[in-house]
Amino acid sequence: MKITTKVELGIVVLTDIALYSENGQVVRSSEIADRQNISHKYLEQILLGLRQGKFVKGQKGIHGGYQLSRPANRILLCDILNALDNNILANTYEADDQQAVDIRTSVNNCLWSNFNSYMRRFTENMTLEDLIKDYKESSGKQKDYMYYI
Amino acid sequence: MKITTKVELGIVVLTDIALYSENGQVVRSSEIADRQNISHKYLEQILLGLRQGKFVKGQKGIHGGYQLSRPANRILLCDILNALDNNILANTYEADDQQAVDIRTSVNNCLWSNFNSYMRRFTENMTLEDLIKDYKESSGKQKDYMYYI
DNA sequence: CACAAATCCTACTATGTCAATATGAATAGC
DNA sequence: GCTATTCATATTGACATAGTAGGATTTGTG
Repeated sequence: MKITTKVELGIVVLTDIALYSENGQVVRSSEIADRQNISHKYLEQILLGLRQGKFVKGQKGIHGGYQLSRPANRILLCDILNALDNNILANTYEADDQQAVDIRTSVNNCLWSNFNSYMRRFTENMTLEDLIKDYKESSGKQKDYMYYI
Repeated sequence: MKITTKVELGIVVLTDIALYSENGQVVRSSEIADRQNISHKYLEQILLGLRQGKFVKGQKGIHGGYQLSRPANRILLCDILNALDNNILANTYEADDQQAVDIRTSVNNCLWSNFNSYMRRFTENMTLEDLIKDYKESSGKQKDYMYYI
């Protein structure tokens, strides 16, 4: 049970695009690859997923690049997870006979479905906008600190 | 990002052992395999992990079997996860240069560390005892219902 | 002691997923 | 028509998981 690098990088990439397209310009994938130290080819895979998830739209051609396709506060963490990770957790054990509640069914209903809701509560309330704010704050702090050195 | 079957079954097995050893008797692995529809050999793997995690102790010999090695309210979900799953989530990205806070570091600190704490809050508060109670309640309900058919 | 039934231990295999690469097609501007 | 970009698909290698196999060890019992 871990966060895949595709998800991890996907979020970084989204944040990068959001930050570097604030004036309406598009962001080339090669820029992102350089800034974030990601293999360009692998980045294209990630961008494919992000595009299919309707988070970004690409503009082809010589002055092409990427942009968010909706405001950052409408991009939820749960949607990113669903778009970039196949196995987003869902324990779907079904008992053979529905009459008696066996242990496996009970654990499935009581534990894992609660766990799912709990996770959803987090991932549905976290937006890309939050991450951008976090970044701006933390990078701001750091700069202040460095001024005093 | 999914719960491994080893974890899922491990919890079922622990619950089974807890329920069927309430009077102090030990539970044979073949019983468990039958009740829970698990391959006996695979079950032994799971029990190995549970034993190494100090959740159960086995008694060898002809009248051997398994028992919990501590009270069910001292067996935490987080411990089970750690014992049966290698990749319990930990995003440990470290920036190359520590001077500037880059996007990746920021996401790591703000998002994933929060996510970790959030998860820990759940898994540290869920005990095997809770699961047993859940099972007893749900199986009780079911029986009541069936009486009225 | 010998046997039987259980746990315990280690190695192995097959399958699948993930990370990453490779190749090239489609598109848009100059 | 050239170039730089996105878009799409196939492939590879490494690794983890699920499950199997065989046998060693222990313990009670006749």
